[in-house]
Amino acid sequence: MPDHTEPPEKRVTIYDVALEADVSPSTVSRAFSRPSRVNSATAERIRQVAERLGYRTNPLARALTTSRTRMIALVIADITNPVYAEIVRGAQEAATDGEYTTVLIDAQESDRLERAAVERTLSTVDGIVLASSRMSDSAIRMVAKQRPVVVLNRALADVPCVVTDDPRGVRRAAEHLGELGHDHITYVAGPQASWPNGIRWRSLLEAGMELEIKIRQIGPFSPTMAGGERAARELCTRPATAVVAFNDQMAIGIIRGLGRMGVNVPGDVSVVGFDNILAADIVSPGLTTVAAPLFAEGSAATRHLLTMIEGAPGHTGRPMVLPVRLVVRDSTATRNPSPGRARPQWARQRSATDPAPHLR
Amino acid sequence: MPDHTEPPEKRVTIYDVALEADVSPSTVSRAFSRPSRVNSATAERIRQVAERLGYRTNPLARALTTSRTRMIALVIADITNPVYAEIVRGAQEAATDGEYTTVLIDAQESDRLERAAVERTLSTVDGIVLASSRMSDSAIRMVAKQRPVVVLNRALADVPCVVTDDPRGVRRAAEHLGELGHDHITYVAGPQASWPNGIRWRSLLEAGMELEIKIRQIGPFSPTMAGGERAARELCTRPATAVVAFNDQMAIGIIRGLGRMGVNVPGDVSVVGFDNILAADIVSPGLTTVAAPLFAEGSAATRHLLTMIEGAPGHTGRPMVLPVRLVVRDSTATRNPSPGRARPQWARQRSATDPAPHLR
DNA sequence: GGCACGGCGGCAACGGGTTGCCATGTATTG
DNA sequence: CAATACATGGCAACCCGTTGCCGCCGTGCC
Repeated sequence: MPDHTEPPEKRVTIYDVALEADVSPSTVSRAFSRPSRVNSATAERIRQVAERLGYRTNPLARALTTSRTRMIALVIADITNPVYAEIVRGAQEAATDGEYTTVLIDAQESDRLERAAVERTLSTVDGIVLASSRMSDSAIRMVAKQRPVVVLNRALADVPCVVTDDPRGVRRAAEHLGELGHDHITYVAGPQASWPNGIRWRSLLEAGMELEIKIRQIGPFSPTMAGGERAARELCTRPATAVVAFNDQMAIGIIRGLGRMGVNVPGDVSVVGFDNILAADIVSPGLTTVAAPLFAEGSAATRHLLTMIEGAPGHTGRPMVLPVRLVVRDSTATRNPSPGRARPQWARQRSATDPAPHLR
Repeated sequence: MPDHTEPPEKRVTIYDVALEADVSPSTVSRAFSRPSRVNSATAERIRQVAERLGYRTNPLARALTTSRTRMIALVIADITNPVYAEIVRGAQEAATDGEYTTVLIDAQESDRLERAAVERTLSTVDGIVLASSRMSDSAIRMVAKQRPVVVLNRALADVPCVVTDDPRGVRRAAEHLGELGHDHITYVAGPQASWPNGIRWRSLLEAGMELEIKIRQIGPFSPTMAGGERAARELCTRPATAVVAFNDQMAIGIIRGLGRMGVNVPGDVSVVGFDNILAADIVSPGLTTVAAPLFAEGSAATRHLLTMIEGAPGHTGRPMVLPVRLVVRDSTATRNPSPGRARPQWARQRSATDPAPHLR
């Protein structure tokens, strides 16, 4: 009976296999990397010996000569934000299909951290998907010079991009609010380094122009529930009947913040978010929001990256645009008729019960 | 004026730097990896030349000889589950402090996928944190034989573990429900491959014994909102006044599922979850839940892993136990006095309006 | 029988650092 | 001043595969 309990022996290499199978190391190498280049009987024998010895090809050594690791990096802005979960899933599926491994990097909403992480990972991966990068355009271009890069949720000349049709989503949201009688919309801004933030704001301005709705902006706030609650406090000093928030987390924070101050959503204020995260369905009232095909974003970006890695030129023309849709729930309603024109009813109510909310 | 626009030149290596700085490649290597081993003036000169040439040490080549990549893998069961976000953050902080890079792997609740991913990544990283692994004990031990491993949320002999004090959390939850007058608790089980699921169930049984509360179990269900909603349907066929769910997502699903069927939480049924995810505070009623120090879990596990990588023996004795606390919100309330003993009021109500809910 | 050709396997040179060991030169010490 | 110790730097082997090129051999064709 053979002894299978080998001591902490060294890693098995092609040389060990070669010795045992009585061929040269190069043949062993080829048996795995170019099976057609070696006699099938020999290859089979080598494979069996390798199996018996427990040989595993060392990806690092392989990468050293081929400069291909079959790993790609997926950089996301904030793992705390549930939006990215589906994007990650999509990317992972595409990567797995192409027999690539995805390494996920959380930039924690920090330009600096993102650069550092990308820097470190750059030489270890064959390509990078930057999902909602907070880096500067020039920093991204620098990276793109060294490795294939696909940018998600951001348009950038000379670099392949995948974006969602935010202008259309914004337009739909504005139309929806307009139909409900709102003639003012306040945009609650997210991070300035976020590309979608700019696009959403500009698209809203444009839609407002066409639909004859007045648009204004407050912020920026952090794109989290806490940020939304802060925004709610500021909203009290500059009341509004309709609010479009940069994302769902902020929108939820706004709903809660307003609620805590006695302002009713959607009775007094209608709120629209972006992303359609799970919590949008949990919060009450349910959040009206612009939904994006997250999974498809991740997989489209990744598939494109893989073709670039395999040598395709990288489609740097127009960005690939994915459709969105407006999901109407209960956080939007017809405008509450209020006596004052620009100063809705609840604003006075609030200031009566809580004279200085912004000082809290 | 020097031409800074270099063509797609090859990667700069220590050999290039050596040539330019007029030293041997080994000196260049040492200037970076063992600065004390080389004259500080020389080292400085080398560093400057390297800077000028844009030299970056190639981590793959380095890893080939040192067999250290300064990367660790963090495997999480399901990136969709917000619990892991904080764990990831904690792990990342600890890793960054130790100058390690974290590569995140999402196992998608699948034993098979997890094994495959670990297999692929194993030789590329210096160590692994398995957070809520779905692999078998023996599979984990196999991995631990090849690389330093720390297991999170699971106790396993001979492998260093970090767990939370679930028994105490369960106990506190049971006491809480007991004080509210509940004498029956139904445990809604999560994945059987989940270690905490087993521990929570057994701890609940034990607490029930001591506190004279009857305990029973339904499930397993998928640890998601959808799973919770399915559980809610089953709860209707076997009514209960107090429910402890495997995690918050299921608990929220249960609340919503019951609500949809006209059952009031906490009026008719009290619900307790685990994890204290953000949504637990968003849902209404707010979810009473057992909170764990997620960030600390991630960082403790990672710090321990790093010491093992640096050569420490790996503390395989008792697992490290982190404290938990019960967060009481509005999903638990005094038991609704009902006529039937084991069959609360609403059960009859429901069965009148919807005779066969389990057939939907 | 002579020759061209294709299949197969080996040799050796990489890829980019790391490191044990030795040689040299300088500083320290008796 | 000789002897020893130490600080530096170079040589060369090594990590583990990959791959261009060459040679051997068997086959088929003229």
